[in-house]
Amino acid sequence: MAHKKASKDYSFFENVYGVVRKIPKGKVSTYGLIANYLGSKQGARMVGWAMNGAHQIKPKVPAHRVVNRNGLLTGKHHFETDMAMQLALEKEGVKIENNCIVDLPKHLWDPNTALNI
DNA sequence: GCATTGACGAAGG
DNA sequence: CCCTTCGCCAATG
Repeated sequence: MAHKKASKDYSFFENVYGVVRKIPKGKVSTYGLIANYLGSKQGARMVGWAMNGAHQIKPKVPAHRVVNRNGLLTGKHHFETDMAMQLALEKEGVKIENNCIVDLPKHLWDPNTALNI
């Protein structure tokens, strides 16, 4: 099927949203992995920036499932409340401790693998 | 239209 | 091991 990477027909942001929506419940991914999947391994900043506008688009983009490479909830301040991100994750079975995901590899979802490169 | 910033991350010193 | 610089692309001043 010749579908390796996302097409460039859509903006970088659209691709980001598309990938993030595919993150299963109870799983998390990182900015770097998503950027890497989109072909810009150094474009992690853009993924984060894309999330900044994710709140206003539909269908819903589970931005709370995207954290930095350390599993740190760096984007928590961009939610309605500082605890919203952590609570949403814990509700899905992801344990958080000190703003950091516990046992990240256990919950990590890599689009490069999950979407069958 | 250029400079700065931004939910990041790798590489270099 | 800590700090700085660069790259990524888009939005803002």
